[in-house]
Amino acid sequence: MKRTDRRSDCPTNFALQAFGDSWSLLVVRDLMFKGKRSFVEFAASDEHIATNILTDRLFTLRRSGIIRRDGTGRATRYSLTAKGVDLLPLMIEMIVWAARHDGRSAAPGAFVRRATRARAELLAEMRARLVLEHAAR
Amino acid sequence: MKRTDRRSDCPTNFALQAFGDSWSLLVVRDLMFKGKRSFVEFAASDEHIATNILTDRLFTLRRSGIIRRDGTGRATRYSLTAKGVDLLPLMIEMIVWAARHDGRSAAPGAFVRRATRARAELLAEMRARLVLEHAAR
DNA sequence: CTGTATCCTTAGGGATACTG
DNA sequence: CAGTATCCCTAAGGATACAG
Repeated sequence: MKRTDRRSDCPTNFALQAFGDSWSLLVVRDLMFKGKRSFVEFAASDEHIATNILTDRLFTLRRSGIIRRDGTGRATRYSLTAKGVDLLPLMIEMIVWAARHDGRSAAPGAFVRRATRARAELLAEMRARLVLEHAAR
Repeated sequence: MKRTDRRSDCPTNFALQAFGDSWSLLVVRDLMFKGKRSFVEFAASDEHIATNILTDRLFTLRRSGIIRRDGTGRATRYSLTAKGVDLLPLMIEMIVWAARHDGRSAAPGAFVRRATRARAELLAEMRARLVLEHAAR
């Protein structure tokens, strides 16, 4: 069963069907934070995605409506659709989480600190509930 | 190159190394929102993860420090560590995104609506920048 | 119940060459 | 430059049986 064939009405599963692999969100990151727009720019990222895989992911991300393609030939450029831009909160939370738990990361920058405060109250409540739930057992 | 072998200092890549596959976050979802704690409960989810894959994911999630295992034999129970609970914001953003873009989803509930408002101001600013950036080209 | 182990098939992916 | 195509190997995963 392919990842994209797995059916359930769960929103988590829906999201994972769209980008639940180890390459798609790296392309989104390049578009969202690194200003990359072209095939070679994506291929040149530190993670060294193979060109056949890159072709495939650009296609599936387009099919999911997360990115679009403009131009043709060597003028081809990719960009985020509104649906892709809507991934911004998720990307920020990934970065916040990684910055907090990756020992190799530098100290969190102003960007991460601000993002962390912005939704602090809402999450503190739910987090406390989850933690207490564990402690109670 | 395995997902978990791919090296770069990017926090996005760090996060994808920990849970950038199509099954790990479903286990986190089951622990976080569905109150599931045992092997069979995870295996019984709608997405029907195979038991060998489940064994592997429980192991890698433990190795990543996202979940812990308590008890032994048929008393074995899994739960989220603090590091796992810290994935809550990310999970919420996944759900918010999916609820907005999955046509099959029901109308967003109070949970999603509240989560959506909580970090609205911060993100509106960055989102506007990304959208304008595209429009300008 | 909680896993392991095995068998087998398919998807993912690296390397490289090639085309428009 | 922007991809495709091919080769080939490995990892992912499904089915099932089995063990503690």
